[in-house]
Amino acid sequence: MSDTASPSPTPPRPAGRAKPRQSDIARAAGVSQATVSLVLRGAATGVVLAPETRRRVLSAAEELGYVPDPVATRLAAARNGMLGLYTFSTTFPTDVAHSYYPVLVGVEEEAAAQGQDLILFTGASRAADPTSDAAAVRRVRAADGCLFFGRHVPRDPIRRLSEDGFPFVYIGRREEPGISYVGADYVSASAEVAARLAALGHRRVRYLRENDDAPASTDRERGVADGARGSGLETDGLVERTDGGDVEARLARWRDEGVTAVITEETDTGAALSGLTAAVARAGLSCPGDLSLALLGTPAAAPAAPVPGLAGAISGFGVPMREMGRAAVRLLLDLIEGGPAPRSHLLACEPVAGATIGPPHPGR
Amino acid sequence: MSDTASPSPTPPRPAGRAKPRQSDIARAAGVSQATVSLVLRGAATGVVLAPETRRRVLSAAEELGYVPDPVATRLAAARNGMLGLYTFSTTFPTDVAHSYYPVLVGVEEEAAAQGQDLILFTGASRAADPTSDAAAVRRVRAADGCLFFGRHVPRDPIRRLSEDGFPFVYIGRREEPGISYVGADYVSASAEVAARLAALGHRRVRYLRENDDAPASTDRERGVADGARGSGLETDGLVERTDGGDVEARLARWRDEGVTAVITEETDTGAALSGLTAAVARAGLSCPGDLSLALLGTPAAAPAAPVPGLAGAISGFGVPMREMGRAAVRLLLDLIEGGPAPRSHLLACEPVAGATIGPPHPGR
DNA sequence: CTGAAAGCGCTTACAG
DNA sequence: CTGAAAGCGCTTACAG
Repeated sequence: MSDTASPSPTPPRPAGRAKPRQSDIARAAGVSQATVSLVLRGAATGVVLAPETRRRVLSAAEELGYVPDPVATRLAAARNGMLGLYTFSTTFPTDVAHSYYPVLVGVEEEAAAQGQDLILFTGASRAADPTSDAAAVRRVRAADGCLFFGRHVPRDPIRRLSEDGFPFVYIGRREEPGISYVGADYVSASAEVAARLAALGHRRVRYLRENDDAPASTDRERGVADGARGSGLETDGLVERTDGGDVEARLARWRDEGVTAVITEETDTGAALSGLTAAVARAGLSCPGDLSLALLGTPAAAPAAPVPGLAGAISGFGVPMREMGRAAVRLLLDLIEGGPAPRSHLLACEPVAGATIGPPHPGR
Repeated sequence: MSDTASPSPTPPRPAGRAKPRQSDIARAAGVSQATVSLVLRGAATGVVLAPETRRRVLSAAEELGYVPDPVATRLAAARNGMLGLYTFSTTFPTDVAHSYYPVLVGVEEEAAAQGQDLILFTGASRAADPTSDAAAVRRVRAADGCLFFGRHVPRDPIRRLSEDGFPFVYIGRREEPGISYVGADYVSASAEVAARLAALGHRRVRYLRENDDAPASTDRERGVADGARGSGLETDGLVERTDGGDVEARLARWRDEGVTAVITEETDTGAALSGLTAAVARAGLSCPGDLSLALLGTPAAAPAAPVPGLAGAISGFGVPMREMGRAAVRLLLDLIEGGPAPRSHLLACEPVAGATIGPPHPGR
């Protein structure tokens, strides 16, 4: 090509194979670069091109192996076909990462199905200080829209995105008005667990929740309380909070008080559950032999080894993480395409029969 | 701010809170936009700014809550702090996704540690036709560099990236010259497995590989053959290929031939392994009681239920998927920063003792 | 139906 | 030490 050495201003491209731009196509097809853009983006704008022009442009594009530069496309104020996923977590042990995996799978599946790429915004974890958190959240603007996930969410940076009209949806219920989310119906599912225990004959039950006010925890507590009231469980002293470390003493007390069943919750730390199962094991109790045990939420991972004292899988309900991920992607795409109308979904949780609840066996 | 209503040409921003650009900072600090860019990017260029100017710009940026637009940054030929991950797979069942998960974890960890975001390029799976595959691969240019992963890789699109000088690294060994990868040392690990069987007293062994020529399979076969030769195993008829469906008949034949151990490989489909374990179960054999069984590679997931006939975890070696992911990120970053010098690593595999190999027990 | 122009928000030589 | 200009590759009104 440029072997006939007439000094040209264009720098020599390696074998004419460097990535072609619209202007290259324009030159080849004898039209303007803007026309190339119109042809290539399809009839979206309602503009009608002469069939012959279309053909010339298309074949030149094909021949040159043109592919639009996603970065330029995005900068020019169009969409870039990228969805963000930003995960908040208190810390970043692998365990927590694993507990998020099902959501990722759902998000990835649906994104692929919709032809969208995914930007995983990492580093949420490292930011101890809120400032860098804000900066980190800002980066999500690189995507057309973003999914947020995690029990604890810094409100300010997100409020700002909202004010700027940036489309995003939470995975998990949120209290902030006018914000879209896809959540799990923890209230109903938790109430059902309480009712299940009542139906087995339990009356004095404890709900051990984590000392941490995420919406998921609030909903579960409300559901347990509602369910207890509705099914005849005692409600006095029903709810206790823990950080996971003091469960052994509580357990002894509960046994003295005649408690026959304990409900706890799964969170990203798993502190309440692991504290409880450890206490049960150390006390030499078995479930449901000595005590019924129910769990609100899916355990992060099946325990590597059988937990001593538990007859099998823990009874309670599972969270439809994967489906939440999928639904969130669909909702986000609606937001990006459609108007600003925020909507939200609450997905039903699946009851888990499990093997750790049974009729009451009063202790001591 | 703009309450003193002197008609300004700037459109009214909602409460002055819309996302600020460098030009906004420039106006506030009384400098040019280019200067803002210089200050904000740090002293990278060696340019020395007046401390006072720096201060003014920085504080204006802080006050306005400035965050650089990653898309614009990238388009202006700089980096945008995003690494791509492109996964090729023959198909996209959840099982396959799961088998890739450990790699993703490693990649994600290291990316986070290095302050890089991750773009997951999806849809590799859908592309039946090579053309759209090419287009899909092109998209990776949105990132500073890209990781490729999967047994089967379309060569043309990638060659093109290479010609264009786009930085990328494979996760898994590649044959193409001048390309960087982080692989597993399947040859050594496979040879060791063969030697382990020989040391237990086996002589007539079969290696059942998948009928599919990915580098990983080639390496494993070579390792098994090397190991067999080196340790005194019979090499005639050592290797057989399968698609997974016909294993039952082979197994019967092997027993007739006096084969005492079978080695197979793990792949993204898992066809050979699942075919083999199913055949063992149906034949009512037990491992290592009737037959020793070894596996080259980590099973995608621990089987939900114990596999009938197997005394426990399958013997063989594990692939350091997570560490490969981490190493690949580091290598990619080197590539992006440093020169074009391609380098590659081969990581050692961890032997897995397991419970399915033992001394030979000639069948029938 | 198509072209010329402006602009997305940044970086990067190049002058002063 | 800082400003003015050009450019990254595209989209989007706006004229013809």
